Amino acid sequence: MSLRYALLALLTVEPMTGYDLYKEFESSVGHVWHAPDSQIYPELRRMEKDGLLEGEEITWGQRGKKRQYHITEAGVEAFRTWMNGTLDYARVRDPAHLKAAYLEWAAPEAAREQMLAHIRHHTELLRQWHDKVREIEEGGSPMLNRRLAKAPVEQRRKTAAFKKFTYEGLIARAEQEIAWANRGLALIDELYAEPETADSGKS
Amino acid sequence: MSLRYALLALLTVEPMTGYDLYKEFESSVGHVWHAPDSQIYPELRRMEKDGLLEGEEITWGQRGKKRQYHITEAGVEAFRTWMNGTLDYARVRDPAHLKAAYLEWAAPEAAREQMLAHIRHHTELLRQWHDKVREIEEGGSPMLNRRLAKAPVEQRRKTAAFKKFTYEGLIARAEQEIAWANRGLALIDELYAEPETADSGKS
DNA sequence: CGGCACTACCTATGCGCATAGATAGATGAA
DNA sequence: TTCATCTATCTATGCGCATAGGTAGTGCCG
Repeated sequence: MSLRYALLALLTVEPMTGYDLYKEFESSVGHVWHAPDSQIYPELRRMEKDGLLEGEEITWGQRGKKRQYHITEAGVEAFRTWMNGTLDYARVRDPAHLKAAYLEWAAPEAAREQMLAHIRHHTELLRQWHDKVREIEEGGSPMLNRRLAKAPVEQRRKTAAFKKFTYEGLIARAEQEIAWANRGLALIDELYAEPETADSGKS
Repeated sequence: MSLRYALLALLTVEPMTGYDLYKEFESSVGHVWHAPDSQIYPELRRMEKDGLLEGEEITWGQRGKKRQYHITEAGVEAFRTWMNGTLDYARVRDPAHLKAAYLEWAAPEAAREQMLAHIRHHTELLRQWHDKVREIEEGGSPMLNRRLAKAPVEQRRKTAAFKKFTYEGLIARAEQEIAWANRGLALIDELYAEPETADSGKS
């Protein structure tokens, strides 16, 4: 049910079309929440029906049309309520750690490859998030700039600070995952090392 | 689709009933993968149909019956194949970080409460995982002991090591989340601090 | 012996999301 | 002017899972 609030968050800045929002989900917000267009368009219609948004037909070119949504007072209120409420945490369901727990079933090279894939995946995320933090620091994020421009002066520091805080958390997490996978590689090397001296210490 | 492999992992040790497996999902494996019984029972039937398991009616008391499943060769093969294959990582979808990114919309006390809830949640996980690691080190995990008893001698060190490695990763992750939330608390304090001296440094 | 917790299994509904399409107009480069 | 690419929206199917029930036998305590 977070999709709804991710959409509201974006629409607090300015009116947008479903396609605009979809594009944001492919880049900025997409770093914390992803959604395909096939989920976004119906949700926008539901949100309009629920009075959180209002849509408006915009002409586009000669014959083209698009539907631009702007947030209503009720929408702002719903978003604020969600922001002030508490989250319930989902039960753990983690394929990477599930596999790690039974890694003795994998061939040594396959086990190593799991760890390398884990590192590759999180290194790529890390790269994107670092870019994002740099963008925030340099003031080069269009969406954030529009948000800041619209916000009251005393709010701006907070807005930028919380964004940076968020990405720094994601970065720390990714770094942790990489460190873990590296420990995994070392462990695999150790466990599958050729025993040079044949003193299999039977305690 | 990981549920299937979590079930296979457990059934490599010994035959179990749906209820046995459900109990394991409430305790041991539940730390990396959770599933309700309403998902387990149908999946077991599908797995039997797919030839990965074979079920057997067991009498229980006077009139009682239960169905015990044991893994087939095909099941072992399927599990091994999964273990040797690669995982595809799901797109990021993280409610806690989504909220964190817009924390300026929350009241200061609510923002603080989010961070405290994050800390509480991960502290609780941490407690469970620490218990689990201690259990592994002390050899007090019945399921793991049966697994070790069944495994060839040269495998045992690996089995225990990968389990410990898994939990240590989860522990490091939880510690990271707690550290992040603590930085969040500090940030909130800083941003909402009463400006004692009114020198609002306008650069 | 009655009651209650536990074991054991099952069903139904609905949501969120992935995946894979389809349609149609706009825009710009070759 | 054609053709690819982008903008814009929509539909359909199916899986995984949450949630919330239901039934029936077992075992033990008081």
